[in-house]
Amino acid sequence: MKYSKQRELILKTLRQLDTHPTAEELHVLVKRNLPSISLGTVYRNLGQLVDSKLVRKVEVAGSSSVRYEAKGEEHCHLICTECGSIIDATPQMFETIDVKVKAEVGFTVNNHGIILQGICKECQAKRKKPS
Amino acid sequence: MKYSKQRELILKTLRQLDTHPTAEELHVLVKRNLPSISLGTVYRNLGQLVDSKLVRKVEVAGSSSVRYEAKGEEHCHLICTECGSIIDATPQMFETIDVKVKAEVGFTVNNHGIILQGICKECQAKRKKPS
DNA sequence: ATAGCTGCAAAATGTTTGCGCGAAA
DNA sequence: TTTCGCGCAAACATTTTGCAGCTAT
Repeated sequence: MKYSKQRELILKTLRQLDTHPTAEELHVLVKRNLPSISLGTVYRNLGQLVDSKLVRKVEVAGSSSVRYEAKGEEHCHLICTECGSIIDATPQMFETIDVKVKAEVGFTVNNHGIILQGICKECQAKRKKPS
Repeated sequence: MKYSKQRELILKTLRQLDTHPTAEELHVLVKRNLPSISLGTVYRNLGQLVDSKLVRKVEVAGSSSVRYEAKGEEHCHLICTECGSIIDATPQMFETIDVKVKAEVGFTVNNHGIILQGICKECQAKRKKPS
């Protein structure tokens, strides 16, 4: 990946935020420092930054657009049904879920994003003894 | 809400499914019994059915379109990162989360959809002693 | 009779993409 | 100097909406 002023600024701006902006909100913020930057460039760079794990998508149910964050480790979010505020969850909150999920349906949880992702029983069997 | 053949059929079709179809997928299924029904009508009726709690939205991260379900109680979903299959979670898996979330950030969880929804500390304070 | 629902098509929204130019390697 | 990223605008996908006519009450 080739360096670009735009990508550096997008990442720097997102890293300074404690909020979870949409691409459009971030575009407005970034334009303060680089007025010529286009929304398409913000989308393209966010995509690359997500691919390289420097940025995470925060997919909020009920919000039509995707939100992004660059701070800290992967974590779940608590969304207030009154004011819409987004609070970061801690890993401790989920400690026992993985164990229960595994015990009940044999599903191994890898990831506590907005949804629980992992590998289902069938796919695990396929992995251990491949065709 | 006034009766309509279209809405009845949409709900009946969705209730027969163990999958979590998008509006477009459901439109295809419903058209088998009522070829003239339009996609707009499917969207409009799904909206009403969600409002009246007969149908729930299943917002799957990574899928661009919203999915719907009509069976059982509200529940979370486990999404396999290998094959994309959607498995229904049980309430027991989440028993301790509510307690931990409450203890750590004073947030009361109401709902274990795809994301955790509830009321944040500030809104609870506002509720108890209104302006 | 009339409120509310329909099908249709256009609009709205959020995101992606093709293009020709300019910047990084 | 070649490759890749840019800005721009058009395309795209999903969902919503305005309208004129039909249906349930």
